[in-house]
Amino acid sequence: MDYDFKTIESKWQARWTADGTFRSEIDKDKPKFYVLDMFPYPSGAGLHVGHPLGYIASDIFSRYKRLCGFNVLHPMGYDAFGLPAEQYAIQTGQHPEVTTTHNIARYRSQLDRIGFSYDWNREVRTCDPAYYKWTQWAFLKMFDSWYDPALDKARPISELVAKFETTGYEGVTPEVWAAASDKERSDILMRYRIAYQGETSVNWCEGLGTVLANDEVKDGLSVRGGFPVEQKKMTQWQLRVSAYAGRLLDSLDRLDWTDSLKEMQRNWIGKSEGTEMVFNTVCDGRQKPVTIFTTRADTVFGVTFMVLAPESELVDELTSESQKEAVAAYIKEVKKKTERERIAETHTVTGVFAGSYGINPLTGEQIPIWISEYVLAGYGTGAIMAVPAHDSRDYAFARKFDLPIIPLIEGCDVSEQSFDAKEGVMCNSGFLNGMQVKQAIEAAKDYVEAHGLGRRKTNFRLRDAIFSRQRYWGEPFPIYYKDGIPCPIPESELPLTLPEIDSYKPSPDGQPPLSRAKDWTWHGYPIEKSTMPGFAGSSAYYLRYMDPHNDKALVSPEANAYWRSVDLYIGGTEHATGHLIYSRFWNKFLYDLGYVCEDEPFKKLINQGMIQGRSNFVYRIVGTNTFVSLGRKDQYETTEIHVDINIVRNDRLDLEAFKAWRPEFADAQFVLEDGEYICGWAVEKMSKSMFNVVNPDVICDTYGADTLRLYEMFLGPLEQSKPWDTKGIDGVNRFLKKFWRLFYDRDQWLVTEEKASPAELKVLHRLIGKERSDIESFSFNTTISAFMIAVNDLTALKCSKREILEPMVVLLSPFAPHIAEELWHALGNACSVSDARFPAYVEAYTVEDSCTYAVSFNGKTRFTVDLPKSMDRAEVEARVRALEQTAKYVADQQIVKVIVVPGKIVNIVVK
RNA sequence: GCCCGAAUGGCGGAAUUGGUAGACGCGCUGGACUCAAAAUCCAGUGUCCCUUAAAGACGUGCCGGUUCGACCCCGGCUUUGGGCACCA
Repeated sequence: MDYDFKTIESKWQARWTADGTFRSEIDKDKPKFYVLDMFPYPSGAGLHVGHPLGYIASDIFSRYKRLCGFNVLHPMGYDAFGLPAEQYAIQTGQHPEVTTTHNIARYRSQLDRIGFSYDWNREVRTCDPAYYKWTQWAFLKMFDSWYDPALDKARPISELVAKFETTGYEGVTPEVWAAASDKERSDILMRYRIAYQGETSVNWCEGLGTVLANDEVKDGLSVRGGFPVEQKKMTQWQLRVSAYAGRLLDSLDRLDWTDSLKEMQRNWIGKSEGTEMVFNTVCDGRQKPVTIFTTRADTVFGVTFMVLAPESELVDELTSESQKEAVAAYIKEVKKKTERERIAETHTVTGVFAGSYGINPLTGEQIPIWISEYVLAGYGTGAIMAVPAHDSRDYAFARKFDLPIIPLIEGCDVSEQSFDAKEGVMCNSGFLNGMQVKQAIEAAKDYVEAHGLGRRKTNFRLRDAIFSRQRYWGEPFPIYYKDGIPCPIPESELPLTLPEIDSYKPSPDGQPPLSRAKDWTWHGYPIEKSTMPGFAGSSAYYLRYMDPHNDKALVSPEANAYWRSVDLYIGGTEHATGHLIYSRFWNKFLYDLGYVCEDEPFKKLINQGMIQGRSNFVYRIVGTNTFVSLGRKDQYETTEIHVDINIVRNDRLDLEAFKAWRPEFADAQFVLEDGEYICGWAVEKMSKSMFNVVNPDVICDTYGADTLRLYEMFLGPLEQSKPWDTKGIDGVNRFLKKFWRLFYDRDQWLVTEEKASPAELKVLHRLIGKERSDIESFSFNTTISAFMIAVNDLTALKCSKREILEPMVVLLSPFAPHIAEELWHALGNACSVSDARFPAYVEAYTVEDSCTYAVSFNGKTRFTVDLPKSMDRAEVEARVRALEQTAKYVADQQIVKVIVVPGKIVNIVVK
């Protein structure tokens, strides 16, 4: 009987579904393990072979953990709200829900063919009202909470109101509070709510008709669609993520994530410790204190001017009559620029003198105040003290506008560029003279605080998340407006569902599409017209999987207490500064209020690399319909043309298929080499236009899902980006066939009950050792290599003994579950192979041998080594010869330790 | 500009982290089976010297260092991938 993957795979996929093999329920007798994939956005293009890379890895790990006796939670769902469906709806008028449902069905059928062990019973879709009820619920909780800095956590806003009423808080006395109108009270509370409405400078994308979050913009263009983005002041819903900056940074240390990803988050959060200092200013005789932020308090003696951000509220007050016109003109100029232009023109220096002066608090000197776009309104106080000698940006500005530059470090040369390094000995700096820079920074901070000139301050770059989107296909805000005051719709009335509208375009007067829903009100009050952004639905989905059908809570305390948090999360790095920050924030917020029991959502995170496409080219001789093979193309003048990779195999073009591919190639002529047409190739992004998209369905048809799974893992390290290249796929397919032939020869069942020989056992022992150590470190490619070696060895030994093969089947089952399941049942087992128990095999076979090897030199035995049974004598002897070499050198020294791992003597430690 | 990471045969990649470099797979070469092909199996395959083999020399981007011993550690470059980019 041959290995017939088609029959086998569909048979077992159907059985797993029918039997509910991968359903998971709370089982307090077993340890739990939660393995999660970043759920996909179901796009119209369907899955390509890059998508399942991470899914396969997580599936292998899930199945492995299950074999090890864990109760595994391994769910899947869809991040189904989003722009492409809405854009498609605008073009075609089709409701986004229709396209989304259709795409999900396509995704599901593609996923099903790969044989994942998902518990589909727990599927979630972010666009499902039963799901987004809980997104809206969390928003209401954030609306109804504030961040209490004293407790360093979120608390119900009622506690803040109580403070206002009794003791007063931050300038709001009980009298002020009592006298305040409803509107005034609402405005005061908005300054504290975790989810709040406020005016802010936003990334406005005209092309999409909506605002975007910082992580949705790259190089001044929208990530989706690539439209230009400009800065605009708007009132928007926001999440006070910045309140959590310190905690988001600190708990990063406790996470098992890659250092590079943690570093990305650290940079994004951008902690900087410095000083806030007050400078007095004079403008047309009026005095006004201005606070600036600096990390270099030690350089105050070198301040020769001050700079305000163009958007700063201080600009008006600090502009003198005489400079009014010039300043207005400059600001108009700055506003006109899009974000993209500003980025492109980075390092071209612009600015205008405000006509006012600041007073250096240490020297009493009068210094000019300028306005320039190199100072950002959103960071620090929007105003800086400029020290051109020791800051490159200030230096460039001083040079351009001819402002003085005072060096403060002995021997530094500032004639060509500023001296930014924090090293050297201070000079020209009063009481700081003679100190090292690091010492001076601290001394200056102390001085400033002691003399009441300012205080130490930590700033973060992390901004609050803008939470409004002027779009249709997202979660509606459960907010209505009463006399212009935003009020929450009661929790008991959630979900607030999306209304039907006649068109998905913004209204003619530029209002969000939801404004088209005329009679959409809450008891006659208007409802908020913007919707939530993409990251809203994905911020807590991992919690929902724990208890997906609960309509009383996002997750019940019991389910949450059992499943706790995600033990292993697999997904791409592209979410480093978006989803992975928002989710952590969201989780910490729920943790503060006691809704979840863990303060971090994802314990361990693995970033799978991207799979790039491998495009093929043919070369047409200019002006003809003749195509020349790669090796001969230099003899002609040719044009390079992308060719569909589906008609190319191992870079050999299928000539007939090529002629049939496009009508214009029907009568194509070829210049061949060795009778074949060799195509050129290049690694590019996988995309339709380059004809290099590989659909996993095609691989499943020709080789089977097990081969696809093995091959994707065999391609190289999981975390590395790599091009998809089917060249080696025959190798893993051959391996599966060989494995099959250990069990069957034509129609003959070969497996016997004979006792295994030591040589055969050794093959199995090695494989077990390898799989155990590799799988925990996600080194799946080397595990598969070990499998190939084992199968080759067993083939050579003609070994078809149950004692060896049955454990092999179990070991293979996480990687190639279909063939394993088939053979497992053929061996007479009734349960699913996923219910086999790995530890039983491990314990039985990793018993160590008591073989001792003595290494001697100068006629004396110096040390002995115990070797594991899986090691070959020949190997040992080769190693010992090397050791004896070493021993000559270490003869006079004391040997402390000999380190041995299975397979090899590793090292000798000498004193 | 700043911060991470990578560089190993014709190709994808191994090397248990300082101990036989190139596992495993692909490709290629030769052979077996076959009327033939496919499939399958066996052998070979880093470079140089050589008819061949043995033996040797050289070999992990480049230059230098530490060590009995370096793909691995240290110093200095080159190329390349990714992230951030006026964050005071």
